[in-house]
Parts: sequence; structure tokens; C-alpha cells
Amino acid sequence: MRERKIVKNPSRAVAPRPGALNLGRLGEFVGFRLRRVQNQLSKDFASATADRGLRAGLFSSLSLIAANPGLSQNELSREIGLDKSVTVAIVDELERSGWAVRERSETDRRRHALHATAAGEAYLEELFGILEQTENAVLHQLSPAELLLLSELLDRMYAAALHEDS
Amino acid sequence: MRERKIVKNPSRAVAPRPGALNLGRLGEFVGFRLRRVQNQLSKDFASATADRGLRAGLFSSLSLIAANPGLSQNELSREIGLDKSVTVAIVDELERSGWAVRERSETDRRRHALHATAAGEAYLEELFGILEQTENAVLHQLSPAELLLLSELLDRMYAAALHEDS
DNA sequence: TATTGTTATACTCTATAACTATA
DNA sequence: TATAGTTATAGAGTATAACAATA
Repeated sequence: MRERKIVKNPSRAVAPRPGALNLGRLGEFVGFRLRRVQNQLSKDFASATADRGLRAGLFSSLSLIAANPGLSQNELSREIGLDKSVTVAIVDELERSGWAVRERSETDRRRHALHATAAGEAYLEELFGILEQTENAVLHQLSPAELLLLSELLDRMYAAALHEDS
Repeated sequence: MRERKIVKNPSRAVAPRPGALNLGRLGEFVGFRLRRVQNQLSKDFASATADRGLRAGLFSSLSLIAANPGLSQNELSREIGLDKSVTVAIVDELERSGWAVRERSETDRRRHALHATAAGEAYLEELFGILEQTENAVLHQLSPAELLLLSELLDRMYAAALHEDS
């Protein structure tokens, strides 16, 4: 068998599950916990939507287009944090599937004004339903007050992170 | 310019920054906020360590090996959530760089008992220092109590997510 | 000159499958 | 038979650079 050093872990908030590894200093970092939860969550969503061949970024892109009609590809790229060349591929697929359309902007002919179609909106409803299910499987452990607080903390962190870049 | 629909966003906890897009229903989901923050955090860390050519998973792997001397590659794979074939490449690089070594387990000759070297431990200290800096840039917005609570909530979510899989 | 969108391309990340050596 | 590790390989995911059209 394998021997293990005892490592102090000051920020551990719940008991480790039996058989779990010692996290060492890694356990002191919020970023590690964040990644761990997020990985798990996105794997759950991926396997719940595996039959649709949903490529990365497509869901959130469609959602942002629906919420912001007339959005440009550049604005979309910035919001999802991906290169504009990736956005081209995403919008290509959205158009091919009939979920969104590119229209030339009338005020600036370089820009594409993106719009979700009725089919796209319907598809979104479906995906949101699945996302809600997979999230609830994890979030039902938290009270509504805790959920609200969690969102608030994450928003404050995100705002601080964006500020760092500028 | 672009016109925008007004979309209700019940779980928004802080005011959107000016010029920010409407998140629509996406803003109702914790997973989205989680991903957003985590992406930003990992980009910050990546650019702070860009000069070292740090491949994905290497840092956390080395950290886990250091905290659990004698760890097998299989156990490591499970903990970092990657396939064992990926772990081979990671351990190859750790060994090539002199940060860890493979030793044959004496009780089960199929297993490799992984150990961090002194150089590996020193390298870890360096990386933890950088991680601490990049995290602090974002986390100094939160009080110690809030940080503790955040960790606890994330741990509960992770535990629930793991339970889902089984 | 600068910006929007596009294409080509290359590099990284990751999983699958087939193999070996041990158990 | 089953498990630990390895290799080869293929498919995503992503960024960079060069380009055309428009501002």
C-alpha cells in the first residue's frame, strides 16, 4: 500500500470523502475548488446533451444572441471569451442548423447583426431545461439564500477579475 | 446601433458593468457564473506562468504527488479527472524536468509509486506563490468569512456532483 | 489606418482502443 | 480474467496570422 504524509489543510470546510486523496496546499485555493466543481458540472451537462453533438460555446452563444438581438460577432467573441475566428465557426453552425441568422448591419456594413430564429428560441428552451435539471442535481444541497449568496460572490469575483485585465 | 430586448434576470446580484451584454436566462444559472470566473482565473494564472510552458494538469498533478507520496498513476488520474493516458504524458514531463520520479511499487509490480523530488517541491513553492498572487487579485474583494463560506459551498456542490455519478 | 469578419493552419487537450506486464 | 501502465491516434478546442471589405 501507499503511505501518506499528513498535511495541514486550513481551509477545508467539509470532511473529505473516505478514500479521497490528500489535497495538500492545493486545498487552500479557491480556484482549485472552483475548477473541480465546474468540471464536474460541465461533464454532467455534456453527457446529458451528448446525443445532440452540442459543440462548446454554441449554447451560450445562442443564448446571448437571443438576449441581445442584433449582436455583432465581435461583441459575442468578447463576451464568451473566445477568439473571433472561433465565433465564425459557431455562427456558421448556428446558421446551418437554422437557429440563428446573420444580417448585414445597415449602419455599418462590416458588421453582422445576429438574430435568433423561432427554432433557435425553441431549442434554447429545451437546453435550458436540461441545464436546469443537471444543475439542480447538484444545487439542491444549497438553500435559496446560499445560492443567492454564491451568485453574488461569483459576480464580485468576476468583476474584480475583469478589472485586473484593464 | 444595436437594439436590445429587456429580459428579466431575477438572480442578478450586482449591477452589470456599463456596456455589458444582457445575459438573458443564462444569468440565472450558477454554472455559467462559475465557468466565467474560473475561465478568467485560469487565464490570469496562465499568463502569469506563460514563460514556463506549464502544460495543463502538470501543476495540480505535481501538487497531488507531493501531498501523497507513493501515489499511483491511476489514483492520480482519478483525482484530476483525466484519462490515464494523459497522466502518462504528464508524469513523463515531470520526470524529464526532474520534478518527480517513478519508482516500482514493491508490493504490486504493475504500479508506479510517484514521488516528488526536492527540485519538484521547490518548483511547487514557486507556483503556489504565483497562484496565491493571481488569486488574491480577485479574492481580496471578499472577506475571510465570505471566502470560507465560498469554499464550503463549493465543497458541498462537489460532493453532490460526485454522488450523482455513482 | 483601424475594425469586422473570414480562412488556413498549427498546437494543445483529451479520450479511445489495442497492447504489455503483472496480478 | 482483471488491473496498471503505455502507445498510437483521432477529434475537439483554441489561437495566430494573413487577408478582404468597409469604416
